[in-house]
Amino acid sequence: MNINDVSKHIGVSPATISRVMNNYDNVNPAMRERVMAGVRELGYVTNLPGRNLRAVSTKIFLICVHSIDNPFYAEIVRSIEQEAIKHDYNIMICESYLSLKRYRYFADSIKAKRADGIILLSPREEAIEYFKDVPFVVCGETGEDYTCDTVDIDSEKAGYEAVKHLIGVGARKIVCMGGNYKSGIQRIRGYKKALAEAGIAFNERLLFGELFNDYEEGYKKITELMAAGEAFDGIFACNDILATGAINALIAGGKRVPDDVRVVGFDDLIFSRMCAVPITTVRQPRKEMGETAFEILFEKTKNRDADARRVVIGHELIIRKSTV
Amino acid sequence: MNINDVSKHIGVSPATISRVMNNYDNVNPAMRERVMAGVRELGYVTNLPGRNLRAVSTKIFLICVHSIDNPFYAEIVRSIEQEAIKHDYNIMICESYLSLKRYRYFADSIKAKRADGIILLSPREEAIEYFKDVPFVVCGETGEDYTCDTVDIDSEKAGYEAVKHLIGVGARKIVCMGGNYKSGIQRIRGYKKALAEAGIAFNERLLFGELFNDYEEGYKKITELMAAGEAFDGIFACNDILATGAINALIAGGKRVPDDVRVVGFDDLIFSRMCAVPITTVRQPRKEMGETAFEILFEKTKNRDADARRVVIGHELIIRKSTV
DNA sequence: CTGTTAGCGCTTTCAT
DNA sequence: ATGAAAGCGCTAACAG
Repeated sequence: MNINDVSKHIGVSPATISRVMNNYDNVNPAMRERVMAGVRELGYVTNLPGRNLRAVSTKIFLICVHSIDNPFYAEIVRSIEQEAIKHDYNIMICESYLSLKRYRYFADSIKAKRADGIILLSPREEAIEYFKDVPFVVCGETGEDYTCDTVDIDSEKAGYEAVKHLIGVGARKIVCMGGNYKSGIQRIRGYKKALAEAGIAFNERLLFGELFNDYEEGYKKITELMAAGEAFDGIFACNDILATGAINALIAGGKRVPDDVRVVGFDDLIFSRMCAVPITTVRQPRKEMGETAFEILFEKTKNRDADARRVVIGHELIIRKSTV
Repeated sequence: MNINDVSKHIGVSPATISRVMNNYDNVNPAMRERVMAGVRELGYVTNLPGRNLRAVSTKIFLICVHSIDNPFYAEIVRSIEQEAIKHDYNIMICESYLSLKRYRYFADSIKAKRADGIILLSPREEAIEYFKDVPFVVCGETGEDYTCDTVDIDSEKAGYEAVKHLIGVGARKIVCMGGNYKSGIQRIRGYKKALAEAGIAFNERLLFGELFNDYEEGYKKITELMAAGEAFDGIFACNDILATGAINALIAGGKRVPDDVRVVGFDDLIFSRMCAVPITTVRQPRKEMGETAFEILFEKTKNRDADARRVVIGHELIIRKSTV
């Protein structure tokens, strides 16, 4: 079943079928209806490899994430998809699992014309160069030195404000739980800046810079810290999952939140509302980030020589019970 | 940059380039190396529309989910992807957002040869017929009456066992919080069966059959039930998010878990471990479900006339503090 | 083992 | 507004 079959079946040239299938406007309405009727009758669907071999655009963008098990991405993906629909684009999600080989495969998929471009959500920095010849945009985990199109928040500023808030509600000995990924390092920089500004000496024993988004790890580290007899009255966690682990450990250890220890998380994930003590957290405007990323990529495919855009989206501190 | 450019550049026929690019074994090792060198030098990538126009297989499967924000799917997707790698297949994830129009688009994508087949994770029943002419398998949310390839647990049995466990630990007045989707209805059927078997009369005021996976709803319903003065000493929630809402509401209402009220959830999501009281829950073997789904689809693409397989995977009750 | 050739299904000139 | 015909990049069949 191909365009020629339809052509013979209804006695119209393949070119006209093609025009109808692509919604070109230089087709007589009566002819259009006649073609559509035949297409429906035969159940014909345009063969995409055939079309894409000729046509430039696939009307598909890929989104690349580490893994969909990070709930942070779901809303960004959704907002990208919403924008895509408006522009008659479709989205396919690809998981990298942090494998460079897979990043390479996705870059090649664009070069191979499987899709028009790709949005890299919090990509591994080493992988970015693979995409230099294809339309792409990086959303999240960007560095100040990036020269490609980017969308991100100001993580250092966000970390600074979160810790400033902790200090404002009375915390002086503040634990920092972060990751050794780009934004984690930026947030930790903000943490140190806020301490310095308040005249609080940095205590290395309160910094855990190598934790990932792991509930059990957050729980364990705080349990150990209490057991070690290290005094602290505030926690800045670089994400809500760590913060939840910390809070549950505090409660299990007989501490009250926020009376004894104030806690701030990051990302405003559902966990921050589901925690026994709802968590004060930094919200990244995920909807706006996704929309902006789509728009930049869309423009990029129209004009590949456009200057790189570096968009910084404003974040927001959401105050909940864990600090007040 | 196409296969002919490479051909001219290194003075070898396009057919041989093609053979090398596809890892055919009827190529002289020296020739293979010579071609590879030229390909690397030129940065040539096979044009996929061109290849797929001739070749039958895209080596791509789609996975369709409602939305990636449901953490239940992440591990299934991961295990599918792991299997895919073994068979040199690639996966693209598509979100339906429950829109029939989008299901239709995904079915057409297969017909249009964008991909070889599709795994439908917990699809809308009305959408399944769209896929009748393409290789597909349904994983989750299946009905006893389905005649296509399916992979699922026995939800009625799982609900029955969960409630039997509640009764076993002393609960008599058991709330049931479920959804009006297929597996929710099956689990509620299991709930009623367990009550009947224990000689406990079904109390309609304890059944909330229309709740979705919404933390706030779970919290609210239990808060209201306590306010209404309705006595209960057990809760069977059809998923862990509802269970978490319920437990937090109980604690806020001054009840002890499990001493006053025992709670069982469903799915063994991360929430069930992160809750203030770790939750007893029914684990669906997601890894096995994903692997099986891949395997069935893979076989299906090899032999489209094979009989439909209906695989039922065994579940497991994970006992945690919320019931003992 | 390698080359030649035809043609996959579509869209796009170019005619009319 | 419609049709005829060329050709996108690749692989399979055939030849050698």
